[in-house]
Amino acid sequence: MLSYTEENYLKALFQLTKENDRKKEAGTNELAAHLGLKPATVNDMLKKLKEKKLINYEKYGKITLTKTGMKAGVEVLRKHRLWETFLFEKLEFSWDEVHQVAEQLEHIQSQKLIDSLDKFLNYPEFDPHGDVIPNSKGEIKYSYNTTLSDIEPGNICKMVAVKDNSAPFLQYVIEVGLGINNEIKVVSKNPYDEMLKIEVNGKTSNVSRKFADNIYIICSNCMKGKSCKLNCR
Amino acid sequence: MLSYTEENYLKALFQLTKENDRKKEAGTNELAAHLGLKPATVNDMLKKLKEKKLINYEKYGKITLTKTGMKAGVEVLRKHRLWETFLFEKLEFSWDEVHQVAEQLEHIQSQKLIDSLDKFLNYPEFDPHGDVIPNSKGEIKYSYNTTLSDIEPGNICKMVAVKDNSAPFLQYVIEVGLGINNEIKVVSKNPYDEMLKIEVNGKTSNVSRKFADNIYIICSNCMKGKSCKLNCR
DNA sequence: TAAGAAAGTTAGACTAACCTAACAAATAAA
DNA sequence: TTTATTTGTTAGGTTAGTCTAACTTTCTTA
Repeated sequence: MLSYTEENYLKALFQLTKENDRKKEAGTNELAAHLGLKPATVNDMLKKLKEKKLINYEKYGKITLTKTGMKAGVEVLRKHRLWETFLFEKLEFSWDEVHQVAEQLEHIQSQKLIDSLDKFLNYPEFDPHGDVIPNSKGEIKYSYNTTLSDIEPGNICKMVAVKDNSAPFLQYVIEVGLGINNEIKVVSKNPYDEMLKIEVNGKTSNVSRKFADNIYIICSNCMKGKSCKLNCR
Repeated sequence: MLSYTEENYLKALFQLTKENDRKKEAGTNELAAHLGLKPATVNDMLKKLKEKKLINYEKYGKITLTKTGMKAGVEVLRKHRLWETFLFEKLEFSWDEVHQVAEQLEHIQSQKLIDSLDKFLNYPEFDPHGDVIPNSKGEIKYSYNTTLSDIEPGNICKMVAVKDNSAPFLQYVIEVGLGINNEIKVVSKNPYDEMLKIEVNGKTSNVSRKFADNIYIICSNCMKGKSCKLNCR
């Protein structure tokens, strides 16, 4: 049985090394930053997780998940996203409120609970942020690779998910008038600081590079089911 | 903010000192037994809870909850019973499965969550075990005082709740054919060991004193809305 | 009312997760 | 290729919550 804390490490590692366009291994500092902990703390836990055969790791080396570790990590992610969907759809939580509570709910231990919840929600494929919910086998059907930053001015795309789930970011997204499945027209890009002028439902906004990096999109080709150079998903 | 552990202590104290027919104060050993911990462990925590002004307690004295402590304790109980109701009604959990999972869910921190859940369940008054769910102000409308042991042979009564929520006990209850709101006829009582012969839906069973002590009932007078000598609720 | 039993307390130890400060290795830049 | 920067590790310390073993107080009962 994994502790609450161990589960968090495995989920974080899964997100850092497996999801979407991420690279395939992680480092101590990176993981510490993701978890909001100090590298020294993380280092201790890495030894423990290695001992338990949940990660592959050598001193001064990079971290990857073992098969067991990956299974555990993806399961926590599945729970997280199912709970987010529950909160959003059944309990009238807003987009930016679900994450914080799901962080707690994802650690409830009961296979029956998560199976029943999945059924109750009618086996949803996406959570309220557009992220793919792993199925009961831990499989993830889609992955996102392209962000708003990758789109050249003059083109249209569609937002499919957000990379950052923090409340401040999500509130910013709402302010711009954006939501899942909304079309975005990239009007222009400032060559100096990469600010983008975008248009959403007739509303024009200027957004930063950092903002654009956190919006997953599919390009106009993908929207029409045509072949895609950007490898959106 | 209270820790998971502190919440458990306060809930236990509430149940031991406030609920139903319980006495008005608790002891260290009693509390330790209820929580499945050693008295020494509980003793440490008592000092901490006193420091935080959640309990009234002097060395070698009895324990009672302060107003703040009681509020916190009853809130945990409310969450527990709302989650039990959710699991039972929406996720098809059985009577004897809900408790273990609700023990975990009761510690999720989110006022909005519990308010929304209450609304989603349409403000239920009773949990699947017949126990009263405290309302959002922490008020408990009913309390149970009479158990099956209090009924004299020849009389009829109605089960309203169970005192013990453990799975083994509940499975035993099911075996006897009992459930909330079922009528029970006490056929006879063995004067030697106080075994009761009871009849439920035409089925006759012999049950122990210990069993009977854990079934809350209302007497035939209460069933008819007449005045009641036993002070059933 | 005095002894034994029950209830409660203290001291000392352990574990899981965290930290800071100092150090070591690996990588990037000059 | 040497130095500076970044990344990672180690040592030592803290806190919360648990334990066992030994002790003290209070209660019960003969």
